[in-house]
Amino acid sequence: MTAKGAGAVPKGTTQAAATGGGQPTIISIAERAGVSIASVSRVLNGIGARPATVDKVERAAAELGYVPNAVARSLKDGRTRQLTFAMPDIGNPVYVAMVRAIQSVAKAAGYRLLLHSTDAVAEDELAVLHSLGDRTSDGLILCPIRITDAHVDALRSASGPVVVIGSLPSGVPVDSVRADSVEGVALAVRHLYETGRRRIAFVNGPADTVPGHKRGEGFRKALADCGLVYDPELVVHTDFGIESGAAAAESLLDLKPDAVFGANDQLALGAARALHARGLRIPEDVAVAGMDDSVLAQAGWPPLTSVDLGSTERGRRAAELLLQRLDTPEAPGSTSENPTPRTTTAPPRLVVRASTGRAASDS
Amino acid sequence: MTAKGAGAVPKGTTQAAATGGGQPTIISIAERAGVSIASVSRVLNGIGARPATVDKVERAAAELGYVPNAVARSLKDGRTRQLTFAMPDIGNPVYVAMVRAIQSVAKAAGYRLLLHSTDAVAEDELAVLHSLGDRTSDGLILCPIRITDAHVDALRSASGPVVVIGSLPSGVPVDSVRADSVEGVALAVRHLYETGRRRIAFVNGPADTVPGHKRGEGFRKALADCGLVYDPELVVHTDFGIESGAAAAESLLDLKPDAVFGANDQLALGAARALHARGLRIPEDVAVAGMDDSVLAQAGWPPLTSVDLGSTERGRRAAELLLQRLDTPEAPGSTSENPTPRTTTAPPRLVVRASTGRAASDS
DNA sequence: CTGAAAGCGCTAACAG
DNA sequence: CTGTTAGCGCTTTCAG
Repeated sequence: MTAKGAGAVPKGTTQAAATGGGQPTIISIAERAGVSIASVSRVLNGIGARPATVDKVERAAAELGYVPNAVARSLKDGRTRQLTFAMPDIGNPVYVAMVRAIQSVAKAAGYRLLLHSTDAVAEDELAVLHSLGDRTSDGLILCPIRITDAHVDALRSASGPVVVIGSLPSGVPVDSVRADSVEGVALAVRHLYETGRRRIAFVNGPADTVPGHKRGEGFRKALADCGLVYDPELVVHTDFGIESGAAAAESLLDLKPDAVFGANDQLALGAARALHARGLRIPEDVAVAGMDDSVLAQAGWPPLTSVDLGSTERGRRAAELLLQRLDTPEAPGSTSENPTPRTTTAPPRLVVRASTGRAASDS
Repeated sequence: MTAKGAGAVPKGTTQAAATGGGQPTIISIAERAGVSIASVSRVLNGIGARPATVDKVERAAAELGYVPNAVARSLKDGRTRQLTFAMPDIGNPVYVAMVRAIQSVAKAAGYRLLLHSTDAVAEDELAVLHSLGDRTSDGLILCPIRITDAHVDALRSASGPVVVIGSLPSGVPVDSVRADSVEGVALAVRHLYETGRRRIAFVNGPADTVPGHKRGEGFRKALADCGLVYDPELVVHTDFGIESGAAAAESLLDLKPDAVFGANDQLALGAARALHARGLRIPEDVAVAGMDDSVLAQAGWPPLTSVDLGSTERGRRAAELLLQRLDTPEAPGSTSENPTPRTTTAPPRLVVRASTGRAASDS
C-alpha cells in the first residue's frame, strides 16, 4: 500500500520498495542505482549497458540481496522451468529410481522437479494431466499403472507436452518409454531353466495392471520357449508387496516348485521369506528370482537374482524426450496437435546373484 | 502478436485470444460470454453474480476447456502453493519416507511438492536456501546432513519460511524437527544387552555428519548405562551403504562380537551379509540390529530388528510446522525476523524382529 | 545506450 | 450486480 506508484518515483529515497516489507525487486534496484527498471533488467540479463550503469546496478542488486522473482518471469515468458513427474507410489524403489534419473536430467537442464504420488488412483492421474493446463509446469512425465479410456482421452487433449512411462495403446499421440517385460521375464525364466529348474512358480502382481498383464503373458511365452508346460496352478496373482509375496508363495510351496519367480523384488523377497520359514534352502532347494533389480535385491540373503527392467534408463529417457519437446518450439503442423509420437523401449538386463545357483539335485 | 490489445476489444468475435495459439484465458471467456473479465473472475471464484451471467460464464469456460493460469494467480497474490523439500539422497529409504509424509500433508493442504536431491553437497543446500528468494515455492523443508556455519548464516537470512529436519545449533531462529538418535541407540543397545549380548560391535556412519556423531555418542552412553565397557576396537566408521557395512563388519568379526549394531539398515544388512558369508548364524551366533526401520529391514532374512527414528513422523511434523508458518501471516514483531523457533523431537521406537533372538549359548 | 510503456493472466478495489 | 482499471515483477519493443 505504501509502495504505490513507486515505479515513477525518481527520488533516491531507497525507501518505498526497499522497505515495503517484501523482497527487493528491480524497482528497488532501479531506485537505489538511480536508473530505470529497463536498465536494471538489461544489466541483470547481461545485455549491453554502459560500464558505469552495470556497476551501479550490480552493486545495488548485491547490497539489496536481490533474487529475481521466478513467478513474474514465468508469467512473462510463459514457461516455469518446472517439470512434473507423477507416479503411483514413491515408496516403490522402481519409481524412486525414476525420480532420481529424472531429477538428474532435469537439474542439468535447469529445470525443477514437481512430484506427484497418485497412489495409482486413476482420478489423481487424470487430475494431474488436467492440471497441466494451469501452466504450473512446462511438461509432464506420467507413469500410470493402468490405462483407461479416460486416460487416452485426457492424453489426447493434454494442454502441454506429456511423456508416458508405460505401454500406451497405439494411436495415442504421446511420446512414451516402455519396458520390455516380456523379454525381461524370458531372461529370468531362461536362466532358471538353464540352471536346471523345471517347476517354476510365478508370483505375479495384479492381473488388471499393464505390467501384471504383460509379465503374465511373457511368463507363458517364456515357458513355451523352454519347452516347459504351463501349469496354471503354479501361477498366482497378488498385490505387489513383501507380505503378499510371502503369503502367495506359502500357498505355492505345497506344489513343490524348484524355483519361484516374483514379478518384482518385493514379491520375490516375500517368497524367500516363506521359503526360509519352511526351512527350505535358497538356492539349493528352491531358486528365487525377482524383477526390477531394486536396492532390495541386494538387501536380502542370499542376494537376489533379478531382472533390471531399466527404471533408471526409462526415467532418463522420458526426461530427455520431454526436454526435447520443450526445446522444439512447435511442430510445423497444426496447433500443437500431431506431435508424431516417439516411443522407445528400454532393454531388460538379467542380474544373476546367489539366489539362483544350481539346484542341489543338479550338482 | 496478433492478440494485441485484446483486453479492450468488446466485440464478441471469439477470435483474438481464443485462437491466439495458447490456452484460453479469462479474456477468451469474457469475449465468448459477452461480459467483462471481472465478471468472469468473480463467477469463477464463486463471488456473487446474476444467474444468467454465471451461466454464460460457466458455459463459456467449459466449452473452452479453461484452466486458470496458476502462475498469473501466484504473481497476483504472492504465493505459489508449492513447497520445497531438499534432502541429501532420494535413494535412501529414510528420505523417501519423509517425502511421502510431506507430500501427503502438502497435498491435503492444497500444496504441491518440489523435490531437490542435494547429494549432501553443502553448496547445493545453500543454493536451495538462497533460491527460496525466487518465490518459486512458499516454503522450504531442508534436511542437511552436515551443518556448517554457512548453513547457519543462510538460515538466518532466509527469505522465506524454512523448517529444518535435523539438529540445529541453538540460537538459529528456524523451526526444526529432530530425531532422538541417542535414545534410539540406547533402545537398541539395551535390547541387545537384555537378550544376552555382551560384546556389541557398532558399525557407524561417517563421523563428521550430525547423525554419525550423535549415534556414536549415544552408543557410548548406552553401553555405560548397561554397565558394559566401551571398546573402541568394536566401533567402526564408514559410509552409509550395504557394501560399506559388509566390509566394515568383515573386519570386526575377528574380534568375535556377539552382536553387530548398524547405524542404519543398510549397514546392518551389510553386516548380515558378512555374517552369512562366514557361515555364522543370525541370531544364534551373532545378533544384528539396524536403525531407521526402513523397508529394507523386512527385506532380508532374518527380518531385522531396527530402531525407527521416526522419518515419517519427522516429515509429517516438518510439513505441518511449515504450513503453520504459512498460515500465520506474520509475527507481530520485526520484519519477518524473530520467528520464535519451535523444535520438536520425534520419539524413537524399537521394532524387534528375528535378527535379535536369544543367543545360542544363552538358551 | 537508456527510459517509457505495454503487456503476460488474474484479482481486487472503485465507480457506475 | 457489472465494468473499468490498477497493478503483481519482469522482459521487451519502441522512441529518444
